[in-house]
Amino acid sequence: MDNARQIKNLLYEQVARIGKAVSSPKRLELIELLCQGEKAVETLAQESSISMKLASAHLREMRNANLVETRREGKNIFYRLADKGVADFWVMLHSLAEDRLVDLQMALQHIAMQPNDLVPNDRETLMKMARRGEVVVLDVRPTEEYLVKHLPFARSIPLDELRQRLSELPKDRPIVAYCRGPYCLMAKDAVELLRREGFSPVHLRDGVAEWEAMASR
Amino acid sequence: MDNARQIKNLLYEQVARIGKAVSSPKRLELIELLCQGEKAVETLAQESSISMKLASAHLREMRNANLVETRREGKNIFYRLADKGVADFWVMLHSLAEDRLVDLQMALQHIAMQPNDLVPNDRETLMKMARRGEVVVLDVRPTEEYLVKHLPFARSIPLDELRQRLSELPKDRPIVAYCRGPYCLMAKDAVELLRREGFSPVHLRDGVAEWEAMASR
DNA sequence: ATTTCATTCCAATGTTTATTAGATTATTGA
DNA sequence: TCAATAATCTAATAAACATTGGAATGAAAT
Repeated sequence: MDNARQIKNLLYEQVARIGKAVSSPKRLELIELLCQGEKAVETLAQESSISMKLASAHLREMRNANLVETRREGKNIFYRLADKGVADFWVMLHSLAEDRLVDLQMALQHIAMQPNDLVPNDRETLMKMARRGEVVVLDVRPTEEYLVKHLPFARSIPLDELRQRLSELPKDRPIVAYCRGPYCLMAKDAVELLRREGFSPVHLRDGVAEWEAMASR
Repeated sequence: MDNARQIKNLLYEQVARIGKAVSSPKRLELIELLCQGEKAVETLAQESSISMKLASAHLREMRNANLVETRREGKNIFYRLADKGVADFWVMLHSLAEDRLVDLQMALQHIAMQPNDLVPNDRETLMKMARRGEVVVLDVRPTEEYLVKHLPFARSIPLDELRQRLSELPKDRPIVAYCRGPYCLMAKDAVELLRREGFSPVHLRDGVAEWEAMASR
């Protein structure tokens, strides 16, 4: 084999290491979870409904590709994304998938089928409305994730507590609920609950990672 | 298994279809080739040093993921990227790989090790200089690829013809050579040839795909 | 109509990968 | 020191994938 060919093979093999790391649905789910902040293996395993052993194996794959890093704290080992670029890449990957795969488009329609026309989708306008208090931006993820990072002006009520804390929310203004991203169902559940209770909820597909990826271009 | 879990699995599996499509080095090489324009299977197979059967199989994978489309013309079937977004994704993927993988960084240093300080790396300045004629931007890819798309102000001399056409190039100004992208070795070879012949060549890592991806942000 | 060429389809091979179970390491708390 | 916990490592198996050869398709040239 000629020399140029060997060099090329080497280069593409390296890039394919990243491709392999994102070729498994469970690893993608783990990446999305890690976009919300660092987490222990057990947490990651629970949230993604797999065994700790399997989670550990998948995480090792990703660490070999240098997409994630670890930190030990007592008995726990915390994983985090190695770089913001990984979160941006996740956003681009799932956006591309949404553009290209009809099956995915259909599955997603199933999740957020209400017309979101009440609240504009573009970021500046939404933020302007949130700043003026014309809408309430609601983060329904667990509190820890909210504390790591959240959308500007967002208020935190984790989905578990939402039913008990409905009185904190206004009925006269739209409530824009978001969660981890388009594949997380928490905002969907929150919207359904709020609608039953007489609020005017809107489902925002984006999570923090999507928001930031959009901001950095 | 609960319903939410089933939905999530479905969603991540869909995204992983794209991940799988880019998890093989040969498929990545094919994508990079297709970034230069549509090509027949045989061309793709030759350029990537694989059998036509194997190329066909890889291309089918990518067509299943809707990343490429086909067109028949006589005996040939031409493949092309299904969307500009695929080229942008390729650029982001290899950029991420270059950021994360030390092995890849080292392999790339080996390719372009000269200090490129003569010519600024930022696009606006380079274009300004090209417009004024202070540098010559040289496209060393095959003519067909140049005709599909090329950098602004670029002149085309395919690598094969370069030795015979040296008289077309100036010795008093830097020559900025580029090819298909950072993993293509044609520009490297061109720079080495030009340097031996007494020109002042500079290797531009980016190809058309990288250039356009950068422009669209 | 037959041959040729480019390509795909199908079947068979060896090689990776996902997943699970069992043993092992590192840390904490008793 | 000993037990409990969190996580990893190793080994094993089954499923998925890459690769190759042979047969089949579809358009073009003779």
